[in-house]
Amino acid sequence: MPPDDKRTMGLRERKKAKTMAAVQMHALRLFRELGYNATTVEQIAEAAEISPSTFFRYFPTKEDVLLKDNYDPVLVDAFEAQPSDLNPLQAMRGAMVSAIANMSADELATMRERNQLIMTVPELRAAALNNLTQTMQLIAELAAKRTGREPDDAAVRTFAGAVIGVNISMRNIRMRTSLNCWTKR
Amino acid sequence: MPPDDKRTMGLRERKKAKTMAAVQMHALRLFRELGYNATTVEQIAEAAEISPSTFFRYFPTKEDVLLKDNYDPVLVDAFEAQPSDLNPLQAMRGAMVSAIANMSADELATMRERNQLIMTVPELRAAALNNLTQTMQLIAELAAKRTGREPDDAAVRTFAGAVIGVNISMRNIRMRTSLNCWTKR
DNA sequence: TTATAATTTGACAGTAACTATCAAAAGACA
DNA sequence: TGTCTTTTGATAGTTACTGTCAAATTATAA
Repeated sequence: MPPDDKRTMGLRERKKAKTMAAVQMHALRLFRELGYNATTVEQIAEAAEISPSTFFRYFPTKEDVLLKDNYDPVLVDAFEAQPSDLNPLQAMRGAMVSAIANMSADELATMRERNQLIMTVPELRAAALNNLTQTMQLIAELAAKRTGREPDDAAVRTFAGAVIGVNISMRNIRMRTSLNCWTKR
Repeated sequence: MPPDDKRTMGLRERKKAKTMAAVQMHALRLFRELGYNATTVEQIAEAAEISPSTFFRYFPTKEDVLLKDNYDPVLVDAFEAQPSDLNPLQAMRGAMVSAIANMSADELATMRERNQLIMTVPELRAAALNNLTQTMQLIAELAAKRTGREPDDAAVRTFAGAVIGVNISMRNIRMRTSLNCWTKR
């Protein structure tokens, strides 16, 4: 499933993908310039030349315009590509290292900016943490498959929780490194 | 510092504490009866016989009416009461076990109901997770004190993150046990 | 190419969570 | 009692978000 195969992807879907990307781009720019709270959905819609109603058709909430990403499948692939004699913790470590190593400098920079914005704006941070519970479930399933246990197994879920928690604590370190706050409301 | 010493606590503060408790009680009842989203702040205010503006004076957001609790100081006390030859993980385990053992059946039941409501309503879950980052910082400070390291130490923060993550995963298990959803909107 | 069906869009009208302000009411204290 | 401070309620916003429906756009078949 290639992300944007222009042959198989009718004009409709291509246009949709394009406006979606445009909206996200303008949103990120406006958030940077005005602050997250001070930027209204109306402004984003106007910048991207769509109507506010269309904005909410693409993104159920204002937060989602920043939060929608595709890191989970990348992590899954990297995890399953790890040698099968590694235990879940070793495999998770290897997966994260290789996933980061495979990103371009540009992607890393964008990720950093996005993460900083997310961790400094309370609403965004809350929504992002909420999303992490899905990732936790995903990690539980990966660990379950690798160990032959059930995803509901207490040890499996504890492992997934610990991984997520450590992940959060790492993001927090980055947050505290730079103190400028983006909310200017 | 006794919670409600009627001698030292002038009429003003006593009244404030009473209306605050009343608002929380009515809110929880209405959430149970109507669902979280279907209950408006106006309804809660009317039930508690205050004006909507007063509601927001007590609770900055609708979520806070459910989320405000005092578990952190309890955990701190229990942690610091653990024998000093235990390592942070052992001490944390002992602290949590003793904190739960010291709760009455009523308190436990209320906590369960509250937790279930929180984990099944997305907005509440997001806000609750957000609050957990403060608890994470707290745990980092406790672990730092016990080990003689700094709270910013990578190992200390990783420990705190893992504790929080496992905590989240435990709540999720409870959530999945009962499937009825409180949002009836 | 043209007609028709399916999808996407924009305009409009609403709801509800918040915010700011300011005068009135209630508690504190002399 | 009288005055000073704190708390409250009323009022009027702003903004995120929802629902509906007709117009515009794209896909499909004749």
